[in-house]
Amino acid sequence: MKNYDFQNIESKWQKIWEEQKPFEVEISSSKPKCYVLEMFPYPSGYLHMGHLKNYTLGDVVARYKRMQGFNVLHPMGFDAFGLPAENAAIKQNIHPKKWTYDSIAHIKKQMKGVGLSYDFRRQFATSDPEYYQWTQWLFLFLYKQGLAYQKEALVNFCPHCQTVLANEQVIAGGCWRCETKVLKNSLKQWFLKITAYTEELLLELDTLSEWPEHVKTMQKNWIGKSYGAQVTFPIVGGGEIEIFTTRLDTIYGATFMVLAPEHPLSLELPQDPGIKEATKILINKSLLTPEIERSAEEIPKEGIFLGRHAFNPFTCEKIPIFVANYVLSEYGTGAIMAVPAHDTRDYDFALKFNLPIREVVVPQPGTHCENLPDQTYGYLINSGPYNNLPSEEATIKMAEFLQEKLLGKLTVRYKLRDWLLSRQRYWGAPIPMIYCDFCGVLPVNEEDLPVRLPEEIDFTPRGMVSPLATSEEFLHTTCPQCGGSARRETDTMDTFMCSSWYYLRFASPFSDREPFIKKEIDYFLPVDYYIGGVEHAILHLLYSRFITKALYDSGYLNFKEPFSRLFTQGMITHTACWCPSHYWIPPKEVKDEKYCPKCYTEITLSLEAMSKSKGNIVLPETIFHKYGADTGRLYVLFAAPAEREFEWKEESVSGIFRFLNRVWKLVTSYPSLSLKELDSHPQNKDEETVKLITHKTIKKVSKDIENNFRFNTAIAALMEMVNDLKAIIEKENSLNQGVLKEAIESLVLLISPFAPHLAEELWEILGNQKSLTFQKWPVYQENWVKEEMIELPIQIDGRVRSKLIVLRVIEEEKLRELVLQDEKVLKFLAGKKVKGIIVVPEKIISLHTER
RNA sequence: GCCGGAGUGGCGGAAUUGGUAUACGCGGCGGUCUCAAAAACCGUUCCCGAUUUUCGGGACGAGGGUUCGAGUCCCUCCUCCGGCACCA
Repeated sequence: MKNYDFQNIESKWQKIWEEQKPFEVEISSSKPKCYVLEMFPYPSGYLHMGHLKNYTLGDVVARYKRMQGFNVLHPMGFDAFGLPAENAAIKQNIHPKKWTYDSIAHIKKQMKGVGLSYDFRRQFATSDPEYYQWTQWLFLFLYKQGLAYQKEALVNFCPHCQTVLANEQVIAGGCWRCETKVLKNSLKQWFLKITAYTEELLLELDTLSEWPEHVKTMQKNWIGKSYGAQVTFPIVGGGEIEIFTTRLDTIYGATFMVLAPEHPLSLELPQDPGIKEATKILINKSLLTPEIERSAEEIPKEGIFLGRHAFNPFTCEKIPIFVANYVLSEYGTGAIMAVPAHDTRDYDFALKFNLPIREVVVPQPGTHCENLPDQTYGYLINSGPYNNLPSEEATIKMAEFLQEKLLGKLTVRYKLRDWLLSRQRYWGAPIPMIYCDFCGVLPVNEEDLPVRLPEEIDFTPRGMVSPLATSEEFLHTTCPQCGGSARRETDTMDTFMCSSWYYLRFASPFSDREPFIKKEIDYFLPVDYYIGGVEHAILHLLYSRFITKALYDSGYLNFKEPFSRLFTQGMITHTACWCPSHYWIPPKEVKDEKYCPKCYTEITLSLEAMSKSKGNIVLPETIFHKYGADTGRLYVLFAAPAEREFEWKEESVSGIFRFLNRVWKLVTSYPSLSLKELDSHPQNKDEETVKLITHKTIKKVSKDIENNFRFNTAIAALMEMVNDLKAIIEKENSLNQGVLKEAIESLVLLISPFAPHLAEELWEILGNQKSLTFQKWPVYQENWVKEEMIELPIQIDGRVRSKLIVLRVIEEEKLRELVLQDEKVLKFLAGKKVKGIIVVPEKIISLHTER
């Protein structure tokens, strides 16, 4: 038989799949469905190693489920709107559309080269007008539900480039292109009211039993629910300040108050013109502080006493009111009561401004805190009628008091904020709204969708306006209500909007009358397996859950959670080389592993996620050319558990290649074996062993695929099977062909989700006519999984001292007898008294002696 | 600081969930083939000690506990990685 010629085999089967279209699906009432989805890529040029891993994971599941008789929906598309296309347009003078669709064509070709079993008819890019028409529809739907609204908000603005920047374009407080300090400017923008679903988004996380715990935790933290109280502090001389606190029990220790710079009262309260001026300066300064700097470590606390006081509603003391940079306007009410004894931030501030620090909670009644500030709960002191009460009880009683006096109540706050949707960008889906001078803000009529993105457009940045505003043709329209002249909204949507519903469209991609056909959605959704990187643990997944819930509430969907099972795969890392003067150097250019090839200074080596900027990318093609796609697929699965990150090492690939060659040689030495009618019942010991190996491997591989993507151990089991089979065949060459047939066929079927090209070819060589895509997945028989004779270890005082080969099913009495006759056991027991013998059937025998 | 996750040979990693620690692969070493090398194949490989085909001892980040028995459960500590972070 000829050698394993992966090149011909792979192109042969890719062509057959292309022609016979076995991966295309339709809804079916007779077959159970399974929806396997990998997070679709942003098409930035080419497929990289991370994609290969992501899509191979999904493909193994899809192929496995198909063989299990499921009607598998396995689609793929492109998250095609976004910044890199525009950057390319500016830098290389290519139209974003051309750049994007060229990328898509290239990546699609690469996907086919990997042998991924997608239903490519369903493919779309979010930048297709046929798709974004419905993204716009979704926006209008949300608008009509009262879930989309406009509000003034701050945007990042680079005064040098005269353009609005996305958050990720702001690097260390400066513009990514010219490093000019970024300013914050206020603009009227569209928001989606995700906060209307806060409680549901939080609660229903608990129903997602098949999601990784850490992803759910991250979402919980992001939503950030905290229980506390809102309290009104009357201002001396009129007015009031409302605050939120999670530590109502410490209110007797509130010795001052602090407003966020953005708080409306910050400028209203000061009466002294000097203070007012100083306050203005502080406010401006904090507005100009970029968010990154603001959150980078602790910035020094700055504040100004406003010259006014408030009453502490419990102590009735007059306490001073400050404005300070450490209070956030977006959280709570943007104002706090400061309890320096029990809060580190307030403590620092109090020290700086020499304010009183009063201890009000102690660990035990009659004691004192060892160190202030102390944030732990305990028992109250210095708190009037609440003294000696534990924190929890005091909180309840204090809340009752507040409610009586109408000064506050227990309440709940969240960190989650509404989703800022507007982007002052070109390459995105236009927000379908119209401004009419007479009728106001109006939605585009549904039948006028899509609002098309104009292609002839000047990209030169022009300040605070979106590039779309420069297109006269786009900008001017007629009012859908009065028919007079009107202007279009020129902002585009955040691309997360495009990806927040694409999994729905995949199940029903052909309708041009509605976003999706309900019957098809009802059949295929929710997604059974959703696979992608952890980097989307919060935003994409939270947005998708929100959109699903909104559609559910209006009857478009019959499920509340879009992704039943989520799997987050680990990154692939590779050595990266850092030179202080030449930054990242591609590892290939570093010859002696120590010095920069340009300046010969010493370089720093580290493991980094493969990325263009770090120059440590290895393209999947490098494996494909040398070893083939099947080897590449197995390698990324075998290197480490799928959820863990692993370091790319070229050497390890050859081990996989050798294995596939062994499989090739083994199977091809039995051509046409499938054509023979043979009895697979074993006649002797060796044949029994073959039978056992076969059924054990079927069990192991099936379980490993089913349970948590344990593909590395599944492949190891297949390697073991091949090694063991080879050893037996070499030892005994007159094995019953029937037993062999079962083993060899099982091997080919078991390996097929991992190495589909090789498996198809071998299946054909074995004499089968039909592709194994829909071949039945092998089923193990329990009685062939366990050996008749087993080796039982014997422990004496916790150490293995001997082994016994016995029947698996054996009476305990008989075992005890055998143990006490064992030579080695007797040797170790010499001079000792046996205190007890524990027999664990089929596992171990444990003796312990008197000590 | 808070919340997650992980520490097992030279390396990536296994361990039926409390029952023979190191499966499988890489790398190393030895061999076969070859003029030679590569590839391929075969053997070997946790560490230490000896009386060296055998035997004894030690090892799962460190220490302690529960147990006949702990990589696995409990407590204390150390290290690394990830997320969040002036969230009141």
